[in-house]
Amino acid sequence: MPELPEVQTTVNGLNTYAKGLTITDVWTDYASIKYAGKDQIKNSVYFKRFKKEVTGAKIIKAERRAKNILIELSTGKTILIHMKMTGHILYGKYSQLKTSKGNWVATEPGALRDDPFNRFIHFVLSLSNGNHLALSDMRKFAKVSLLPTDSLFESSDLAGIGPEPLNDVFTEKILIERLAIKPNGQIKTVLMNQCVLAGIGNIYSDEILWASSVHPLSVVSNLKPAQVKLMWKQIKIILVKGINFGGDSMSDYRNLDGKPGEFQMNHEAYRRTGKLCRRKGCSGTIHRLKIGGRSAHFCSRHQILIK
DNA sequence: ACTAGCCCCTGGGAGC
DNA sequence: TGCTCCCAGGGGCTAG
Repeated sequence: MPELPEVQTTVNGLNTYAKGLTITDVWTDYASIKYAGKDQIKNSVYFKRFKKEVTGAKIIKAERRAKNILIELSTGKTILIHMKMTGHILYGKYSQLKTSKGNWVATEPGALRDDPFNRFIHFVLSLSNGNHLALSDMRKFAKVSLLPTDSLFESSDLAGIGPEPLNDVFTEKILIERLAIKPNGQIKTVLMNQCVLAGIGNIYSDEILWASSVHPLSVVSNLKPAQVKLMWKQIKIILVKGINFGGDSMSDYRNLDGKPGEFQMNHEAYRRTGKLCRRKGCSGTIHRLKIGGRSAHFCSRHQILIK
């Protein structure tokens, strides 16, 4: 699932490959696509506007805010992409099949073309150098919008999002302040709340809590100062680790080259149900719980629930 | 204020 | 082999 490290990896790739290029065409088969924040139907007047405004625009740069990709254009507009569950952006040469569905396929050999997870293409930007940016999205949950750059952060997609945990100004004090917003919430849910902190999802919250010896059901106000301090350190350490490993491809995340990241090889908790805890000196087992419709993985021995 | 449940969606795996 | 059922879950939404 694309969380902060995966989205950052994608954004870095966009700046490497697509920065400075001009968009020459747009294609999508998503049922809906947003123009100026309004959810609209494909091929409606709004998609035509989207296409008209994007075609001919130069890509100034790509940025990340929480799990959103922001592609700033020379026209004063920004393309916002949220990859949700199974979305990832690929860069390479594509061609559109002359079939009724008109699917796009990578024409180059290698991961881009051969990896099944790279074949669910639902949105394509053609670029001035003959290459394409293609959004592969197996479950079709991703959202694409076009918004005015000057009021981008006031849009409903971005307004109210909490601080970026990898920003230098994200101090221990800030974490304490942010957690204080949800004193009665369960820490796992609160960490994943984008209004509290930006960019943390199910995988990284499990790993952060494991490394901080905090039980996912712990109520925020019951956490000890030492635990919060450790969580603050681990949030930064684990997210940076995620970026350094090129993201997490336990499921279907791929980078712009179509290749998986390697953070999934370093999971201590996530999807290790029934396996031995690898913490030094701990002989516990990883358990699974359903919290807020998501599965939480934790060691029942060293992640103690404080009441 | 907070939580559970549902929805969107679809491939993969388990069970029969 | 092939069918059915369940699972994965970000985030928006409603109901309790």
